[in-house]
Amino acid sequence: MDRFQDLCERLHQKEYKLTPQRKIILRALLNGDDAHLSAEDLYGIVKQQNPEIGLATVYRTLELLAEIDVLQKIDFGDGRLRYELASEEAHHHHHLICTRCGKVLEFEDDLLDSLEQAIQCRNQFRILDHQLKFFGVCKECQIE
Amino acid sequence: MDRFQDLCERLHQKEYKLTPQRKIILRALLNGDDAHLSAEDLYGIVKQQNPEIGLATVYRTLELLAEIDVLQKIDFGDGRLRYELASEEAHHHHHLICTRCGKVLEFEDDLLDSLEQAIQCRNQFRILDHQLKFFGVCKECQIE
DNA sequence: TTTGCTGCAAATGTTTTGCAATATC
DNA sequence: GATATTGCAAAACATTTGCAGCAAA
Repeated sequence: MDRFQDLCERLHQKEYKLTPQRKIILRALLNGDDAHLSAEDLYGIVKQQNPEIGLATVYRTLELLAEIDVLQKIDFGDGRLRYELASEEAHHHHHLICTRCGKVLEFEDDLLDSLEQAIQCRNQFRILDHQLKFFGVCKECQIE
Repeated sequence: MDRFQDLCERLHQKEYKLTPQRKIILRALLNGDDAHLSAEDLYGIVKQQNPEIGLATVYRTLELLAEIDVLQKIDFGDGRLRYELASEEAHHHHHLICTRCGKVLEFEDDLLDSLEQAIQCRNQFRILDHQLKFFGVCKECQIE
């Protein structure tokens, strides 16, 4: 099965229209799958295919895709939101952010699930999401 | 020992001048110790004591205090930074954020330290800080 | 044909900055 | 008195919104 068509289908189901702009944005997202793209990043990419496209459309599409859980918003604390494809294996992963060069490593995590359970009970809080970030200095930047 | 004088001393050591504005801001921070104040919040408080004070001064002072580790910046993802006093007991605590009413609960955490160790080794990343946030619906908002 | 979508420009809201006046050390 | 700090206004920046025209269904 094709990932792109799968996503198109998902828009269809939610009664959203499948415009050329949205298609271009979806393809760009699928291409740079490992990147943590900001709206501006994506705008740059997408404009090459269709210079007419507006930045507002990119923002609106990203918002929409996050709404229907195609994308996940991530915030590295650098003043702009970034987006990544929500992986079908609902496995949480988190980020190691180098405060010198801005590089981002990912790591898997299962460990947090039990903590989440405990906190949920103790505080009578219905937890919907969690976010874990480590800040530090990457291997390369330690040398310099 | 007085916490306020301790902080004044700390500014002194770093060769920063002890202006009336900075004193007022420090006192306001010490007063509302449990709150997670944004720059604008603090500006509102501080203006009552000295209506002359400028918002830019508040921003500059908060930045300065975060720089010398008196304050910790926190980001609840609501589009503004917040600040809290970095507690002397270097105990990490984290936040439960209600996505409906914005309420914030705190919880202690030791559990993450071992995870931090493991990740540090595995990725050869020198970890300086971590940040854990849970998003969900608080007890009160679940009822409504 | 209807309704949702787009591009543009203007508005928003937070934070930063330039600068001349001022206050601390 | 030298230099850091202030207040103000303007700038910067990411993001959102109003709206008239356009396009997907």
